[in-house]
Amino acid sequence: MSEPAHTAASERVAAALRERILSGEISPGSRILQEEVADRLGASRLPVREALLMLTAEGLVTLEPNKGARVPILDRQDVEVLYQMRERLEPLALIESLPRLDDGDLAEIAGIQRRIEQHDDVREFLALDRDFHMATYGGCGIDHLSDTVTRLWNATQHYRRAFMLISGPGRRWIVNAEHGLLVDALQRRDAVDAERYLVGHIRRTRLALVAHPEVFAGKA
Amino acid sequence: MSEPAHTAASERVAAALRERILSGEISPGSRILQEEVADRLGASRLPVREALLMLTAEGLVTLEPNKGARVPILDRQDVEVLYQMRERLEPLALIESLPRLDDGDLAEIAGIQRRIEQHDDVREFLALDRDFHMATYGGCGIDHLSDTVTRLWNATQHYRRAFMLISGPGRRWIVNAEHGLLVDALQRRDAVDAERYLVGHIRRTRLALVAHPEVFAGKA
DNA sequence: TGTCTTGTGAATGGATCCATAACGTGGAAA
DNA sequence: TTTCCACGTTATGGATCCATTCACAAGACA
Repeated sequence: MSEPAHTAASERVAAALRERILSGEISPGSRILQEEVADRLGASRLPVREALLMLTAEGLVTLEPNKGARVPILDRQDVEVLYQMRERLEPLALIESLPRLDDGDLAEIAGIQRRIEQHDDVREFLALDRDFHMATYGGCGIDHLSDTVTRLWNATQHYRRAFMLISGPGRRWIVNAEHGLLVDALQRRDAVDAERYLVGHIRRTRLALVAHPEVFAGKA
Repeated sequence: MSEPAHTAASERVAAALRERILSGEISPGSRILQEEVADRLGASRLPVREALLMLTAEGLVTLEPNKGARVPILDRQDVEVLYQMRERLEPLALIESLPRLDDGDLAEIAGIQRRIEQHDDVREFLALDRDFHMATYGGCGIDHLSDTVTRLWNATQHYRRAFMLISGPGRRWIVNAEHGLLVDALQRRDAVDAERYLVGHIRRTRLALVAHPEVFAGKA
């Protein structure tokens, strides 16, 4: 509006919607009205339509012809398979990334992990956890791979948060142990160990998540 | 215009562009002019813009702000990693799909394979090979997984064709042997064997493809 | 002669207006 | 009272028009 308006309007709308969806302000099942979004952001409906298409590609909304956009509702099997996709793809991203991470990058990753250990708040934890893992994939220069990993994180974000809110911080130490071992393996430039701890981390999270049926609204 | 115009225009434009890109008529690096496409298909520029966004999500075009759309050029590492993604994801799709394939589906898959063995033409082979593998994933009800697999096939389509044109039909029997073993494992409902043959098939294809640097235009 | 600058053209990005399809509501008839 | 049909409202889909930005080329100055 006033100052940094030279950024493309579609991108701004997409970023705003992405933030609102990932933060949980717009929950799964909610309908997204083009005009309402346009009014709120002071843009026309056209950038909103383009933004919705972008977000569809990111797995954050589904678009039904003539019926509008919604945040998709996933059942337990959906989330379980998405986690299995993560278990298979993120190690590849890590393997591609590790050789290109310099010592500064690794120090930054370790710093994020230290901050995670200090934060109990679910909202902060979720953001930092995402930053942590994405930083470990930061050296992966393959757009297709990075984009796919981002999609998987986006699609499962709401259910990850729901699980964190239910399970509480009691067993949070496990995450810190796993992250710690992963960071150590990275600093030793040991891709085999890093992959081992990463797969274990994701797999344990998946099993813990699907063990809580109350996370999934519709069906068991 | 005249008859089946009730199908959404964006979808029609996307389908037409998808066909032209996958067939090789629009090759990597080519710029795609919105107005030219719009004129050719008798539509406005707006559906073209939406179609380009959809195709971006499918990995068929890249969109640079204020600079238009292009079919992306991949280097050898890109294609290699895309194949590694396939090696990791497609077995998961197969595992999810197999329990939901009935005997009719399996018979149809076997039929496609028989037709592959009868066709030497590269164009026919590419289409049938795609049909074959996609049919084996047909029972996988997870949209995210199916879409991702489709993206990987789309993104590598051009380089697969280039490789087929270079290598000729000489070693085509290997594909038939691999497909045959895969079909047999599927008919035995043996997911372990099926995964084994599928991974081997993709991995061998990857190694054969990256051994032909002339497939990749820019750099080695 | 080489390089920087400026101008012109073309293509993309955005906004407003119109058509169409879906949903809900109200009324009428059985 | 219930059900079905028709109408009106609302939201999305599409087309045309205008603004902005990028690219290329021609010219001027060092």
